[in-house]
Amino acid sequence: MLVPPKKNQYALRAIFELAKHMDQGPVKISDIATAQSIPLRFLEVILNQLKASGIVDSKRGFHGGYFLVKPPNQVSVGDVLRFLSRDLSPRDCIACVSKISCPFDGRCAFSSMWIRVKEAAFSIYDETSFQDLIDQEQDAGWSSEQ
Amino acid sequence: MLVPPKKNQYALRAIFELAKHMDQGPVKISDIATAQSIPLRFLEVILNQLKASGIVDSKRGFHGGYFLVKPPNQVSVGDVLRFLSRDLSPRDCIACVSKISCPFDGRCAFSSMWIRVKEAAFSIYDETSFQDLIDQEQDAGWSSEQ
DNA sequence: AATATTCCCGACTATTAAAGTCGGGAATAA
DNA sequence: TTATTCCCGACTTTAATAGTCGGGAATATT
Repeated sequence: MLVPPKKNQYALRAIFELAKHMDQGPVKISDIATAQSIPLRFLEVILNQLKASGIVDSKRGFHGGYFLVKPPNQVSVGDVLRFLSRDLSPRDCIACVSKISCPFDGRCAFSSMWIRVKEAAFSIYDETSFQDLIDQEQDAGWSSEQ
Repeated sequence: MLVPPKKNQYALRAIFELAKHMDQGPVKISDIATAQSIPLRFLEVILNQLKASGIVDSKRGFHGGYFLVKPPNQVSVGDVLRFLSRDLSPRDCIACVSKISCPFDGRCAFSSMWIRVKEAAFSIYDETSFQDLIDQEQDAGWSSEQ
């Protein structure tokens, strides 16, 4: 219930991978897919969608690939997740049951609680930049000394 | 992505309804279903399942129905949600991608963030008792003066 | 120009979880 | 004995997620 859909996780991991290769030229989808164990064709779809967020951009052709638009310390997990929850999922709603058919028209005892949870979560997401994630990985010694 | 499944919402609303009728004898499923706009047959399943949590109990027959075992100030939203996320959903995992096939075996840069989010959410859930919800509803003047 | 490479686009399928239903049986009280 | 109410297990439906595919368009190399 608190676990983001795989698509979101893939998106985050892909961007994480791009962050690790900042300023090293575009990274190929296939490389990202391999490094992060993401189904290739699915990742194509995801990354392509992410371009609309302005977080990543791409270049086609020979030395083509994806790259981060801004440096990793200026991109947060919140930026990504917020973008991905736009349009998407009619079930998603700010507070109560469902935007479309809340039987209580928002006057429901739970709504303030749902809102507070959402805010708490996004406050963490917003405070977590991809640079932070890179640093953490290195501090933990997982960076698989390339 | 942060919105609990309908089943969980139904469960919470049903218990909320029971809380409002504490010490007034068992409440019939059909009454709860009406009051809270929950599909009757579905609610049967949900409440019956909740008995295993020890939060509610039931009585059959003429003046049968469901009732809360403990007073509303001793039951929290966290109690309910924690119970409902047991067994359930193989996708659910504490931290990373999926308990079954995390490609990073838990050594993933995101895991600590997921954990913190989960903790933040449950800290709110745990602090919210059904008595609190009743009070809030009354303070807000939604209690539809019976 | 020709070619290899890489992203791009749209539609399509598959899988799974969630949501909801149903018939009939068992307890309980009037 | 009857009305009522929960109980049980299996079933169906719906919708979201996940993933695939063929072929086209840009780009750089030779």
